[in-house]
Amino acid sequence: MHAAALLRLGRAAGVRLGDVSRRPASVVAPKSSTAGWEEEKSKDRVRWRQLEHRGPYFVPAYEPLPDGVRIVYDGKPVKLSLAAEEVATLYGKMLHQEYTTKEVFQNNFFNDWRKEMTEEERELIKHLDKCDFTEIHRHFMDKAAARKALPREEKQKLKEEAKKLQQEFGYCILDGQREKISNFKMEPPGLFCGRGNHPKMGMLKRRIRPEDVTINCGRDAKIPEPPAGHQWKEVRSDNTVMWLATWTESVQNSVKYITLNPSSKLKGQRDQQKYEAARRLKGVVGEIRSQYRADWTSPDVKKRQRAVALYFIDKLALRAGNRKEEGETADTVGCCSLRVEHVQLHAQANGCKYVVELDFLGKDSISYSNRMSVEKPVFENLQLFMKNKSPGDHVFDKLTTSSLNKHLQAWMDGLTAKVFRTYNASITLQKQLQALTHANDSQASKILAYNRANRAVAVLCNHQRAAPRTFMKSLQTLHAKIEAKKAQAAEVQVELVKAKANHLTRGDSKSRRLLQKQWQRLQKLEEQLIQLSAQVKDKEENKHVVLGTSKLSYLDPRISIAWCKKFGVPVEKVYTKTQREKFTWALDTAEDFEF
DNA sequence: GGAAACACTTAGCAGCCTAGGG
DNA sequence: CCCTAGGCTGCTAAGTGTTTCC
Repeated sequence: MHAAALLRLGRAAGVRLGDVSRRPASVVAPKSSTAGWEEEKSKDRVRWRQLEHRGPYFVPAYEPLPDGVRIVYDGKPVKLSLAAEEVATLYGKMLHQEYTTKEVFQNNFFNDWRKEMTEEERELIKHLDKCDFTEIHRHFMDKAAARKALPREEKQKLKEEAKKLQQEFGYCILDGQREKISNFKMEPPGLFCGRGNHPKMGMLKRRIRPEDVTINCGRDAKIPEPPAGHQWKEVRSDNTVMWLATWTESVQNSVKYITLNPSSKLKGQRDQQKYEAARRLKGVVGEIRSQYRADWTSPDVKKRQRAVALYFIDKLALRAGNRKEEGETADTVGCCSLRVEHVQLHAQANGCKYVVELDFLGKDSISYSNRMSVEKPVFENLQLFMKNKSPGDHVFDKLTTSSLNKHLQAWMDGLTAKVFRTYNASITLQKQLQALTHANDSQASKILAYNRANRAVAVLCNHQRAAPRTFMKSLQTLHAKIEAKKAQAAEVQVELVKAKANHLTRGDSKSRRLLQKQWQRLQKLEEQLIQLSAQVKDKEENKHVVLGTSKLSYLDPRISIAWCKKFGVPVEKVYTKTQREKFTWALDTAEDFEF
């Protein structure tokens, strides 16, 4: 009954405006006779009292290709209808990308492209491999090059225009404050590029019209003007949500939103709440750990599965792993969705007992590959969970993320699987900083220590990247530098020996000065060599690791800011401008802050 | 109680921009 | 002063978790 009452209150707070009938009523849920926490709860969900904005910016309409640029089919140039031509350009633009070589991409694209063709076009164009998009590709490459080669003033002008657009559409008024919007431009049409082995890659992502977009704004706000000759799908005033506009994307039928920038007060508050939850977990994590260890030997299989999964989530910072619809997305997993094929058990490996090997594709199809020694009950449980199962079966077949989260919720209000990732990331940073920073070190060494601590977290969270394109080249340059220095050092070494001999025979002050000079030169070179090889090491360690993701989403900024203050490192050395804007709420943290 | 819908956070990468070396 | 490597930002995909529906 409570739940039902809550639902009604929740909906009442989100009033549909329909055709702009506006009563000067409060936006807050109406007072109901059911008193106490229910009302509290519904007030909790109110995110704002005032919201005003210009609506999204729509990208310019399609501009037809000039006459000289054509698609060639089976050796013959073809002039396409506007709709078909537009979709063809989306493919032509991408010709240099690896995607277009993939069969799934090609098939999906061709399928969707044909839907845009006229009857005659469909009759003519039957095979993608007979289509030649090179003229289109060249056209867009030339255009890009031309833009790049524009004189300075012209570029400046374009920049000014972009800025103007940002000023006009890029901000909203939220509760009296002018706040930045993160994505005020509508996504242009394009070919869907999923990550990894995505079954829908190459499908057409349609152009979104104002008629597809729902606007959310304050009841008393001026309703944003749709582009001339158009209308919004709907205008509503729901102050229990944070989005300004929404639409449904055509490939996955997923809902997309226009939302506030992380620098906004509202987003900042939520970020802070997230870290506060992680800090509260710090208080109970000991108990939770004892509990799940005890549960490893429970007679209840469900409990044992939950306890082992939670152990992975805690120890390895795995994601929860919701079940996904098969065939709709790339095949990736998290903890609760691990399958037998992702886990290997070795009773004995490299002198260690009870070794578990995990190998799977996680979020964004990033590979997770880890092997570690676990306690005997974990090992034996896994053996049991996997017994008589096929490779494609779930290891934790009696567990779902929602049952796991329900269990966690009982431990602590607001506790879910992802809080463990935040907690473990932040606590690791704090501990590593403590271990690696020395007050008397140079600023450069302190920053290096910070980056090392940051890297420990990135490795824990498996924040990987493809090696940068320029990686090999820049590493080679660095190695070349080292070789040059080494050669130089060898030369100086020879000089030094000579000088030594010279000084031995002559023994005067001049020859002595000369000897000293050579010796100093050698010292300096050796120091530089040490620096350079440290750089190489740093670079190699960072080859596949991204520090930015954990910094932005998992590390309580108050830890970093307190560290900066304590060791006299300017905050700008750790956070870029945008990052400082995101973490405004934490900038005044005292140096003795403890996570 | 499970699926679908919804809301919001977390994610890697392309390409632009800019600082610092030659 | 120019050029280029690497840092930064914008983009949008892909997760998590809650609410609603059946």
